[in-house]
Amino acid sequence: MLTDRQRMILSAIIDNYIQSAEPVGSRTISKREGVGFSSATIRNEMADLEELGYLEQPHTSAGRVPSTKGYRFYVDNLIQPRNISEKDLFNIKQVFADRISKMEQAIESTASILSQVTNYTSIVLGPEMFEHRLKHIQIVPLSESQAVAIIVTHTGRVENKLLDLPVGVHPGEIEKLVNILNAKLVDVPLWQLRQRIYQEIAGEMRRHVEQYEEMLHMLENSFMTEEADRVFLRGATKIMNQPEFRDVDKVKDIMELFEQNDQLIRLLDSPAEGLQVRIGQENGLDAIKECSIVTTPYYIGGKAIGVVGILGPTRMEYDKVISVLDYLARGLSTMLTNQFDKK
Amino acid sequence: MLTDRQRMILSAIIDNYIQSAEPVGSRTISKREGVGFSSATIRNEMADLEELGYLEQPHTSAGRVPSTKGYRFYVDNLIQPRNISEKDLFNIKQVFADRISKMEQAIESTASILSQVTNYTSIVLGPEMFEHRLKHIQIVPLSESQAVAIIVTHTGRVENKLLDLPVGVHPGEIEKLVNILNAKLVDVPLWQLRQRIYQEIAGEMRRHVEQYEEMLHMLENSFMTEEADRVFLRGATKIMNQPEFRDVDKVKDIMELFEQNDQLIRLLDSPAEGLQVRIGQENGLDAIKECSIVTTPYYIGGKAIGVVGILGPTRMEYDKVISVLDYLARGLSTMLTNQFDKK
DNA sequence: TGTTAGCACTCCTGACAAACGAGTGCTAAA
DNA sequence: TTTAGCACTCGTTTGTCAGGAGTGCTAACA
Repeated sequence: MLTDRQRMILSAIIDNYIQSAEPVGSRTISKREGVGFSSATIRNEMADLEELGYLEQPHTSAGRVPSTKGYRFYVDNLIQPRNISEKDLFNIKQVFADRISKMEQAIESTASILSQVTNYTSIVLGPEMFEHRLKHIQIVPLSESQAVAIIVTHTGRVENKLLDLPVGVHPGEIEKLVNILNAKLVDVPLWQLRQRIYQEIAGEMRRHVEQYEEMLHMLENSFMTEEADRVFLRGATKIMNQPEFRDVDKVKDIMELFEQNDQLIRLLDSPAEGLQVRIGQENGLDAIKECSIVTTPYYIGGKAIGVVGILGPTRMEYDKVISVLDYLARGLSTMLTNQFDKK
Repeated sequence: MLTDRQRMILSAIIDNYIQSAEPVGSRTISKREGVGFSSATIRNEMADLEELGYLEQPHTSAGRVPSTKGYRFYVDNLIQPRNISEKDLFNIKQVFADRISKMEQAIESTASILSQVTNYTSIVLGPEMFEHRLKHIQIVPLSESQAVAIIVTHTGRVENKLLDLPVGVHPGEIEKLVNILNAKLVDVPLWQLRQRIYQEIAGEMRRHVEQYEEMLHMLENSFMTEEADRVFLRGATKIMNQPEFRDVDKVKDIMELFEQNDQLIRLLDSPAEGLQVRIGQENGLDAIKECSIVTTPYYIGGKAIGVVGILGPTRMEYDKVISVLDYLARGLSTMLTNQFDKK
């Protein structure tokens, strides 16, 4: 659909704009190395590209700026993967070199290095709690009527939840309950817990534990975990380095978005597979209509369990971000698989 | 030192400036209700107040703006406590009406309501982990070489830490250790744990537990907890509503400060007692040299365990903030004392 | 037929001046 | 001691103008 020359020019314009943040004129492109055409020729092509919707003109006598469609085409067809710089590579490898034993720590470090290397905001989504497998459960009474349920997963994650104890329950009963649970439910993924309890444990409990109905009810609660702390956000202020975000109102909208974990989860947790780039309004959120988001899932043993992502201006260094993101997601996947995949 | 009239005028100027964010002229004050003097008189007084250092003039033909010294005097001498509005009072009471059983939740809610009611950023410092008393300790092995130590406190807080197990330790030994600890150390404040272990437990351990030296060493680690998650920050973006923070560079510095929990802790964790106001440069941090911080401690059973604070522009509604902060800190103290004070 | 030089045109930007007005300090009179 | 009056200051707004970056179009060239 686009001629080779148009692709070349579009690519040059976007490269230039990403670098300068200023509308790009025909002369600038004409003078670029490897472009053997006069500014007039470029001008004609630019007019065509604008007509086709790949470029926009802020005003008559300004240069051109890529449109969403332009970026889309650039990302889908024109980008070539960029090698990660020695320095960045070194820093990234550093993260994976440390022996990290808790999954959360690994994810957190990933988020940090990602933001540090790209100079954009990183958002990383940890695995849904439900995917973890039970390692140990414990119920610690705090008072007559309350207790904390503690769930340790095979990933080293510790989740806790406050419970209301059934009236008049005896501590011994709780202990019995916990013993049964630990004996029967180790290595069961959390999402199966409820089901397994009713199928396999209920019978046994009825025999051994008083007030087992109430206890069961209480337990269900403790398996409902917060989604909120799955999100790791790093470098939130980085967007303020961008010249197109010198406006406090824009920044405010974005920072307010960052305060809402549920929104961030929605933003990353897309059904699609593989590396994804969402440009400008494609995100659907008004606050980030001038931002792009690049995401890619990471895996344990072939199963996608979370998402790493970068949020930056639409005028983002897509080639670098994509390379780094891809590399990091692979590294993280390998590491987590080695550490946590069921043997 | 200042005449009554000067105090009145200073107060009027600051009130006005807080409300309008614009330099205040003599005419404006002269026209205020209850001020029976002409603008010329006010002008003379203003010149005096400027000479004394309470006011500043952005430029010759502008009105006056309070200096740090001016605010200081205002806060220390001129403010009268303002009644909290019905609506705010209702909202605040709502928070304490909910039965909140985890201390952290209570503190978090306090931070939220504080920011919501004042429209400034709230920063709340939870109790040092060391102040909590041990309710239960548990060590859950994750693998041959690693385990998670879990500490539950009487406040319902659950802290966990990854441990490296001594080589070749037997699970039974760990169990023995945990049993001894739970038998001996319940209700001991965390800061005493180390000491008590060496004094009281070491002997018993030597008798019953193999590799007790290594185990002890490992344990010490688990009593070192993160300070970072003591801080609750709410309404970070509120500062961007202020006209004097329409500048992205200022905002960026502040938001970057907000990302550093250790700095926030340092900011709140002052040795002084009671309600404190630090104005502008008094905070010592460049990022918030145009901000003020109002803090006050809260208590359990008469002992200060944390700090609630508000960060806003120097041009802050001190009277309202002070009233609300005081009220909330009292409420929180009462609530926590009822809930968690050792009987 | 594709390319390019040339040129008129558009429109943003920055500089400068003028008008405006908010506020001041000072003086003199009440 | 207070205040009316007034000249003065200085930041802000408005308007004008020149400069320049960039465009689209046309005509000539290879």
